[in-house]
Amino acid sequence: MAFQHAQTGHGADPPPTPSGESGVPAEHQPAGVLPYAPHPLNSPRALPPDLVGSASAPSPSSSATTASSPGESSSARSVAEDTSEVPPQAAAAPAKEQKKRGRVNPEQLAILEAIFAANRSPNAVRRKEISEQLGMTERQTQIWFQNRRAKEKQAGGKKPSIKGKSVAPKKPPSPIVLPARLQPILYPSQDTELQKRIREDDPVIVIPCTQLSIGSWVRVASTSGDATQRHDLLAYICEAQQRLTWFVRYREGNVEHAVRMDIALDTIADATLKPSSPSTSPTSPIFPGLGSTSEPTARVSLLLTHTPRFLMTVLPPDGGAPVWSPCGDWTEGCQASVVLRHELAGACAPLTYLWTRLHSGPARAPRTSPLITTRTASVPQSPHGPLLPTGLPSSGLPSPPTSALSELSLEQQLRSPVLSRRGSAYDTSYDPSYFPNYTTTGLYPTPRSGPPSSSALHAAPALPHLAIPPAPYALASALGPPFAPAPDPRLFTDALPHAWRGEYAAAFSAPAAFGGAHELFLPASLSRRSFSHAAPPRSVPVQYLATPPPSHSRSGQATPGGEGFPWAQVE
Amino acid sequence: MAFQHAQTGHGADPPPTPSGESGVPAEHQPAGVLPYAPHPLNSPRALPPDLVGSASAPSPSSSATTASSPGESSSARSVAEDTSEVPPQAAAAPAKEQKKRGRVNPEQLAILEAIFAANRSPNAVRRKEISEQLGMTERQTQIWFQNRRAKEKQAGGKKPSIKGKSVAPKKPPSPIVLPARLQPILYPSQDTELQKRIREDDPVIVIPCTQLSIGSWVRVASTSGDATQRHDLLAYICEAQQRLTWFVRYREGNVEHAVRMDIALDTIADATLKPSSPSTSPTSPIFPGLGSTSEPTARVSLLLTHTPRFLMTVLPPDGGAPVWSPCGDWTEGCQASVVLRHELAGACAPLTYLWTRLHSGPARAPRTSPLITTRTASVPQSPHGPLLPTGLPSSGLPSPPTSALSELSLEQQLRSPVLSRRGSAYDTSYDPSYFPNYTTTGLYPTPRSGPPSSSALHAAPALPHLAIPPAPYALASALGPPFAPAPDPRLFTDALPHAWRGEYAAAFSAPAAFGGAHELFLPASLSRRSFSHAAPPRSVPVQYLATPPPSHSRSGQATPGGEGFPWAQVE
DNA sequence: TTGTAATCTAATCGA
DNA sequence: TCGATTAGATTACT
Repeated sequence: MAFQHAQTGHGADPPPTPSGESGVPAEHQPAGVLPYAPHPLNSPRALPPDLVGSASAPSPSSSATTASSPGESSSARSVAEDTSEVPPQAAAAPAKEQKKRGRVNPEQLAILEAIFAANRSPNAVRRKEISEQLGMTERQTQIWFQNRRAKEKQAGGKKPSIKGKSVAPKKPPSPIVLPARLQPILYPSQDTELQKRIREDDPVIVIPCTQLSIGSWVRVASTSGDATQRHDLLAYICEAQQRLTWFVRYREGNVEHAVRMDIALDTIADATLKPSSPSTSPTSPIFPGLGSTSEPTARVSLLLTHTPRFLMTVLPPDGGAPVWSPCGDWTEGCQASVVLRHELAGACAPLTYLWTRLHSGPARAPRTSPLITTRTASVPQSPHGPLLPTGLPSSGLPSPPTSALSELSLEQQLRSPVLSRRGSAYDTSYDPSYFPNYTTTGLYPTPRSGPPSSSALHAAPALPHLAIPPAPYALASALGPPFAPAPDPRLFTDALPHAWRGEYAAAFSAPAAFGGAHELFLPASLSRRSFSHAAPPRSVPVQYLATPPPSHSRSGQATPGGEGFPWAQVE
Repeated sequence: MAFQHAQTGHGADPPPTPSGESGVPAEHQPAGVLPYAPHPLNSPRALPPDLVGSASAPSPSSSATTASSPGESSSARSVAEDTSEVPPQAAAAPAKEQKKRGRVNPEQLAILEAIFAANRSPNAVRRKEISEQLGMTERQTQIWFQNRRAKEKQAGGKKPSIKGKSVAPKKPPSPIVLPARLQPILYPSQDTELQKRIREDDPVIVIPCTQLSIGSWVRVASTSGDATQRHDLLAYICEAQQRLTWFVRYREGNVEHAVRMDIALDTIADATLKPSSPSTSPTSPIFPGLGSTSEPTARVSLLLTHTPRFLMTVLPPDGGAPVWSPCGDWTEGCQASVVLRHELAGACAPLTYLWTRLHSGPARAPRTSPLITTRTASVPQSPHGPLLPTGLPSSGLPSPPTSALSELSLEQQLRSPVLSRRGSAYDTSYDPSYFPNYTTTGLYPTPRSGPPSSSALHAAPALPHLAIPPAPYALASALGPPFAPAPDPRLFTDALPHAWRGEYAAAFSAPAAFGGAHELFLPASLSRRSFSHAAPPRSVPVQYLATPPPSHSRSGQATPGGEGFPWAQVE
């Protein structure tokens, strides 16, 4: 494994003193990074300066035995989030224990969960990125994922049946335990505004986009800078529920409305990624405050096997916060119930993320977490859990194998019987067998009809808006987390130089955009090193692609087959 | 922290089925050995036959998820002492998982630790012996030592500190967690009788001996066969506390007494090994049931820099088990407080072990485990831990460097000022600076005076007793485990044929007995092979010595410089 | 009492 | 065999 050592056992312990005879070369220790650099996520309140001063008084330590304690900078500060307790002598005698077991704060937790949902075992390099992003030590990050995996597994064992036992009065329908927060990992990390808007209980990964098309229905994201206008078109993945969601927000007069449609991931038969020059896309994104360099854009085209599920927000009678409620197809002319081809346009990086995610499948086996969708208000649930019309065996319907994803051409898909079978016009009925955990709408007196139809819904706003950082960083960031092994990893890993094993981000045969060749996508981190000893691929024609090092000229943009994709070809 | 928690999951787990896809070649699995051969250490109770039958009835497993629930054999039985719960499906479907990660039980752990303390990297042959002795697979043993080395290395970085922190109110005084067990590795493996007698919390290596002399005080081991009489003179090494102990047991009327003296290893300035013909030794050992072939005997002569520490067992007021308590010099006329020359006689093999150990030093750096000595009853300790008279800087006293051991001649030692400096007559005061972790006696109202003086203590019993197997095996066994690198290993390894590297047992310049030449001692196992390609030593004059192959004629006994040592010269 | 950060250990995989 | 890493088990802390 080429990059193991990157972090390693005691990367863990706080910045190990250089004196430590650990095997880790000193230069691997990012000296100034961790110690006390107030990290945005980590230091809601670093250290009240006054405290620092006062606590430092006491002698470094009493008996000689303890003095040299390596515990030093130990894990201590981890999160240092609760104000109440501050490492007494934090700055004082740097010495000593302060084993102080930190807790990841909700912020960090949310992000970790989101990353976990996409990839249960990030490798060392990725972990390092995460650590830096979250201001945790690499060791902590490693531990967290370890424990998280353990937790999942343990929970997995008792997943089936509610562990028997009582009528399951406990455990409210949905995983409330998770903070109902947005999990943005591609860009601004804490957008509470967004959180409130999408109202998801599970972590989601937002795919910024500029335009969504279903048939002739087109929705363009607003780019007007002010907050009230933002987030009027979103795409996001909810790994916990294995779905992809289009989220649309609009106003009618003074009333805000939000609708969404959920696409079960396993109903996506095909996904293709096409580069599109910014000029062809409706408009080029505008970054307020950032150079207005046109962002490389792309489109993802999806072919579904089934109608999505439609939801809208409704205000509960008790005057609480709005909740999601199933509803009818809210696209113009209910096209989404007929046309199963969806097209999403946006910045290349996030869309690449999406595309890759759809091809690589969940990081592991399907999530074991309950696939409950959005909670539908506080309506009491049947004691036996979601009531399902058992008369509809889902087995009667073709569930496209994942492998078919990359094997069926668009034409084949179009010729497939799926369309005619399910695509009857205006079939707005929602088939629960495809969302087995959805609560049946029959339980609720919620509106099944479409939301207040409004011209606002179908009218394209002025300018698309894209809320992601500039290209190189975004790319690296987008590529980092989720990239999973290719459909048949060995096909590629065997062809990889040894030093690259385990490091490569994603490899697959790219059907269209890249000329059908096999491609290998590498995270930016890799592009900064070790390319020198790249060996020629053996059994498979592989093109080595990598993003150019950040903050450098875009000279590397020359790419084979891509039009404007910021990939740099190497070797 | 050598001996963390003893207890552990399941010694009970079914031995790994040979089907496991471990990398271990099939032939390495001692077929009949493990599967269900009830090993003394491993199978306190194998499997109640009835359970085997009943539990196997249900289908091997229902849903893969729940069936193998790890909760099962979970931590539970710790030492496997609670009979109540038995691994349910142990014998059921032999197929399948059985991934069941076993834990070495405390028994095994202790022995492994003891062996490790003496030799960090036993070779394949030795490992095999260990494996068989402990009922582990060779692979397991190998892994264990690997991991143990890794652990040591990692811990090595933070060796200096006691890890104990300041006030340390928690953590009861001594490592109670450890089963107070004897760890005999040279002979009968579970002598609970002995355990109870020596009452050590840490593993010790017993050096059977026949006679101990300090000045004119002489103690001869009893050889009377019955159990009540045995173990009246013992020598043992406690690696965890880096001490060598003389243990003496005697009766006065109907009351049993036990006393001991602890010699800190780093206060041993010199150690010489002299062969002694059985005739010169008091009496030849008698092995009931074994041929009465006279055992080759030897003597080890030690020169100390400091007075030992004296202890006796006392019965705690609460009527509990006897505990060790510091006391005054219990040798006749308190000679041990004056004479710093100790002579131990006994079988050649164990004494060779001792001698080698003293010369080679601990396997590595001084043990990291807490150097707490025997627990002193349940007397509450100061909340601040052992109270140390801090006024006595140990640095003020000469701590003989280990290297001096092989460099100072006996004459030099005798001429050294050490004797006069510390050896004042009747200086029974115990200097805590040499046993830094001893609890100060001042804390306890325990007797500082000698134990009830008795003529029994000074009267030599009839016959010496030696509890080790006959010669060839004993030798191989004694040489195998502990032999550590020579004071300067490279001096010898460089001179060794490659095939021997890492295999040789001990090498050093033997001052007296062998004519001052450099010697290389090889375990018997090596003598059976590979001598053919022995290359002439290069930089150092080396004599290759090895024990003769077991169960052969003693023809090889001709040794250079030795008188009757069963070494065979090779090459 | 639960949940979770951290530790420890047995085992695996590569080089 | 070392080094890294992981799953499992367990501890301990909050």
